[in-house]
Amino acid sequence: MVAQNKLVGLKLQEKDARRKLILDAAGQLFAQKDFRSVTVREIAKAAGTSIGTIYNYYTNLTELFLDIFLGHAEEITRILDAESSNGPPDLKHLCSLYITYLNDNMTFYQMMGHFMLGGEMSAEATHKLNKVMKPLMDRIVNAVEAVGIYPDVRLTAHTLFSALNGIMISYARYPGRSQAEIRRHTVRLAGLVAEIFGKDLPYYNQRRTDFL
Amino acid sequence: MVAQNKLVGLKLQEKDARRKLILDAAGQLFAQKDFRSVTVREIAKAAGTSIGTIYNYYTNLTELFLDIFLGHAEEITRILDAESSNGPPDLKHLCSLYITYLNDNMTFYQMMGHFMLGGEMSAEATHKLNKVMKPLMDRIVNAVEAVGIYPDVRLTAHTLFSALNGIMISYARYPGRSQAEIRRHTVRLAGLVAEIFGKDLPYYNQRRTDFL
DNA sequence: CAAAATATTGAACATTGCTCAATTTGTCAA
DNA sequence: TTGACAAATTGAGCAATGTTCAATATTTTG
Repeated sequence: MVAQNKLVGLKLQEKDARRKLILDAAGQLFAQKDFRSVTVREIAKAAGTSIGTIYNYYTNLTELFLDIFLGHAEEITRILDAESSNGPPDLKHLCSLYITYLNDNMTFYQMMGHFMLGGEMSAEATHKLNKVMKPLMDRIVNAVEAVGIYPDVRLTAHTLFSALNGIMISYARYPGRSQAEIRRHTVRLAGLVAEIFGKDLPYYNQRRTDFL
Repeated sequence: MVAQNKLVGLKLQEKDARRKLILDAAGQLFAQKDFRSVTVREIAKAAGTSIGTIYNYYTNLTELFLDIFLGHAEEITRILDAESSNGPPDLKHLCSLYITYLNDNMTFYQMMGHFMLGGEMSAEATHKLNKVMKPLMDRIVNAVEAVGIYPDVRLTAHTLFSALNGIMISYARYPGRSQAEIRRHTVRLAGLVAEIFGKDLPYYNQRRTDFL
């Protein structure tokens, strides 16, 4: 009975290991170019398996995309946690970390757009997505709460999240700009978002003295 | 000579008329479902022409998408102008108008995401896009300027634009939510964005009295 | 070790964006 | 009106895509 369970466990582990092999191969390909232009045949070749095997582990490519996306969401959540050993990170820090992560992992924000925009997603996929996005949102909620001036903290956190994603959507891959320029501009905008949402607002503090 | 020019002019007009026929047919299809799932064959059938003819007017589907997108951008710019007969519209009004337009024209924000995310765009396409997006951004700049508290008005306008787009990217088609719920939520977030970016901030004015 | 269960494979299929030779339509001087 | 030239239209055909599934290979089990 125990041996049986062990074997089952091992088999599951093996199966997971092979899934991870495919996942990693796909992730590397996505990091190299627009994930939407990566084909099943490419992934199969990179993972050293066949087309059919991939469909043995994922019912379709969307499921594979989702798995990669969830991995990223968990990673950025971990990063935020690592930086908040003593209390929640301040807004400026959080915004900077998030936008930097997006710059370094274009696939993540590309997929965010892909899922939010197109979205033929199964109920199960939706559930998995919500389960992983909630912890991320919780970190943002904490940072917003720490500002201590918003009545509806969760709603404000949603707004902040939107603003940060919007920065990337609006300016990443902005035609004709280099990657370095995009990084500089988006980081700058993220800083401005942090200032506007945070309570220590130089702009607001100068109110009516500089301009009116 | 004159007659010749007239005829040429007429022919150009006719050609434009046929292009518009295709454009409108495509636009209607895009409004019915995710534009990425609309095929050339469908468009041809809807426009009452053949596949080949479509490629006679647009070198590829991306060009057609872009043309639709530009039409929307011009439309929302016109809407903003119509509402600002006496001075630039206040931030709250502008945010509400923009987010409402996005809710009513999913294709527009879908394509925004599509172009910004994927972006294999020709130099000419990029130029056309910039030319149409600038006037829209100018309206936002005006509204931000009217607030009168930001040193870098253009940068702040970019941030506001990002925030508004981010709202839709993050919550439009949010899985499991009805269209009405999404509209309510996004309009609410847009209102919050307006309050945060605007100078009449009830939240900020209550600072330190309610929470600390 | 054979049989039964499970996993892997890639040829085959339907569908896609796009091309281009053939055909239709339009133009205009004679 | 005619007929020759130009321009626009057409859709069968091509290469590439995501996905399926019968055949094959591997692993597990009694």
